[in-house]
Amino acid sequence: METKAATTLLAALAQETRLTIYRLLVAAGPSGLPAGQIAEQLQLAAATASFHLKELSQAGLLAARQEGRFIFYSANYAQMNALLAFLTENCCGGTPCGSDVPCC
Amino acid sequence: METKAATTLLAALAQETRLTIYRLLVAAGPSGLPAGQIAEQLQLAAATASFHLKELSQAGLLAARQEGRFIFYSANYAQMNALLAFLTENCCGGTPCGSDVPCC
DNA sequence: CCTTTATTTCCATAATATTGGAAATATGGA
DNA sequence: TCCATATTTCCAATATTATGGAAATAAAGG
Repeated sequence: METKAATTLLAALAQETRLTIYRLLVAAGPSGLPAGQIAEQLQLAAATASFHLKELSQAGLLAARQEGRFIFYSANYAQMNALLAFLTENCCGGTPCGSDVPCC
Repeated sequence: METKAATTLLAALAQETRLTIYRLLVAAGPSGLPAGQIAEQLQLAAATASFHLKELSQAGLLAARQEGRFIFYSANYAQMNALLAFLTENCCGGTPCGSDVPCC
């Protein structure tokens, strides 16, 4: 991952509503939840929820699948894991962090 | 950590210049680097670097310490670790993720 | 106290993001 | 085909963020 891609992911999560949506879907597990239920649960206007779901999806943090008239959104765990790896990468220039100075 | 605090951290990192600064300081290790050297290394106007360093510090991601005429900034690893824990917390509603559906 | 160097604050400009109402689109069932 | 429901797109108002020049502050050493 490069810096640009990481900022896209971070920006997607750096917003209270979106972070709440994301965590709701992390907790919901792989099957996810339909857009309407997400909006309802978080008391959001449909347009607002849709806007944030798009942001998260475009960043690759969510997957969307159609099921009947519903669109289910679910968390993409792989993307988050890649982000976490990037954030702690190259800690202390590669020198293993001493146990007296715990780093990453 | 609550959602609000986490968005503050994420917002601080969700900007290319700031993420680059943060990673530079993660790589620099616990001793950190003086503000001027960070600005120079990243080719930033002093005011711009100062603005971003303040954002990161206010979020708690950086520590600042005066040393002579220099102000050394360094990464606060604990804050990042707390963020990582928060992001993966409560995955799949607490149900351990099956090895066939690897989550977090 | 004056000078040099390091950094920050002030400020205005420019760019980007968030919000939700209303209209458009899509899906499935009667 | 027509209707009800689910979701998205369009749009405009509002709010937030980033940038850097210039001036202010701070620290150390003559």
